[in-house]
Amino acid sequence: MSYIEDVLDVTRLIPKGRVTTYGAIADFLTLGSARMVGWALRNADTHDVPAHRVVNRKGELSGRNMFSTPFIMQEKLEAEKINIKENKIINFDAVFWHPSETLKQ
DNA sequence: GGTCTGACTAAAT
DNA sequence: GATTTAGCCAGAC
Repeated sequence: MSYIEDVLDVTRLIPKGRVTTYGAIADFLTLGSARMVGWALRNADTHDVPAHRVVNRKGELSGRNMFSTPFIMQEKLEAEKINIKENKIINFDAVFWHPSETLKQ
């Protein structure tokens, strides 16, 4: 079980209509760095993971460029009632989700 | 095996 | 308050 799978596993647990950040996942898994999360999520497409629900700490869709098209990420989020403006999540604080909120570690 | 890079972040300028 | 620096650590070369 690599840390990559840990990251992907937590990402799968993100509730529909909610998002989380690289830092939150890194903090929950004590990876040591949010960069590890971003790096791990590169492999999301080969692991059937909703990577579009993971954004940076400002609520920006920083990873949109890694999808087939930069618009996929935004459209997927909007389909979950998450409003996007200029690649940033509106009302980010309201939809933010931290792993401990559900996992209660 | 040293260096560079990266879907990041917090702290220091 | 915008920009830069430093820490993070696993791959690619």
